[in-house]
Amino acid sequence: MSPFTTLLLQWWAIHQRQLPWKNTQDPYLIWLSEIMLQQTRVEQALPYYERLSAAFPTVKHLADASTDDLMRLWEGLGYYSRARNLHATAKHIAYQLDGHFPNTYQQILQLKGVGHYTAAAIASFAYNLPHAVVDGNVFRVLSRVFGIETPIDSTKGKQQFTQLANQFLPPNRPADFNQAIMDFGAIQCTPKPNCDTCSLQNICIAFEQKKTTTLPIKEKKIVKKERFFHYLLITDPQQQIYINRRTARDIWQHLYEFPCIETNKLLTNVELFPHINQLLQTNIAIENTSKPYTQQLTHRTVHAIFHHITCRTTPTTPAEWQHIPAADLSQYPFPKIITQFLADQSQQQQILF
DNA sequence: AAACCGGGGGA
DNA sequence: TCCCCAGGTTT
Repeated sequence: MSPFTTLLLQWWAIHQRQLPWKNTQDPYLIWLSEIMLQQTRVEQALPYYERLSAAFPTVKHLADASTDDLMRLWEGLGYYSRARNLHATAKHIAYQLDGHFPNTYQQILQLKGVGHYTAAAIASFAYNLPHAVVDGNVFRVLSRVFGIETPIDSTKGKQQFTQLANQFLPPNRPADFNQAIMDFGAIQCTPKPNCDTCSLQNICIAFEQKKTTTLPIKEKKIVKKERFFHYLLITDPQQQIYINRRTARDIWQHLYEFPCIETNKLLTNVELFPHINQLLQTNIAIENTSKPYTQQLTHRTVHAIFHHITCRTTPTTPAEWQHIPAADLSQYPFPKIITQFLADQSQQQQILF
């Protein structure tokens, strides 16, 4: 084994993390954990893993779940297409593959929501197959230890780091190596690295050349755009309220929201008025307007303001709008910005509904 | 290749 | 505020 692999596994023998999905060889539970861990910190995914693995102990339980039940358990974890792909793949495994999880790298890679990282993780952790994982930790560790300045978000960089990771993967211990390099990246070789206590200091090019703060190199920058949502809380004398399921190819797919008017800036009530009248085809009154809420997404800033309105006549509402008792709101999954608003409402005991 | 998809935590 | 996180899919 190379000095790098040897030192890494020695470090890991002392510092490895104990996590619930490391106590199983069940490919279903490993798959479930890996999907939740995509672009998500271990500490954040942990309670979600406990809840989902308890609610759906086998792939068939997950396959037979309702979309709303699954989304409610996923609510707050983000990247909701992961839950959609998870559900579709569970049905595929349970009913097309007769409950048998695929057991080769190429077969695993075919699953929806599974890319090169996740396929390598499942292949190595569940079946001990020799495929190196390449995630954010691996990019960081390899770029620093070997002083590689190829941008990690370029095609060339992905190829180079994948080749390097597989080169150092010991054929007899692929699972240990994969776990070790990710634990090392998460604990020792963090974005702000802990070089003073690092047992790989002597072989690290970035440390020698004082480049630990500049590596790894990324070439693309995120451009943030702003969106403005005006949410309408439309109640009637029966204390019913309209909600709508987001189905478009857009953010928050499969979550619910109140009827929404989106514009290119935040409107005053006077400016918003004609939009509402046109939408509902009736004359309305705006009873109450919330403070503006904002939510930061990775590439969006979402502004939302909530208007409680009453209608002078029965509004014309699209068929897909659901008319539900206000007390049932907690049964539906909502994006963070709406659950925050609802929490504020109940805390202030302002019964808008 | 570039754009898009969330939410939380650290600095 | 900005960056990063056990990335993947779509265009």
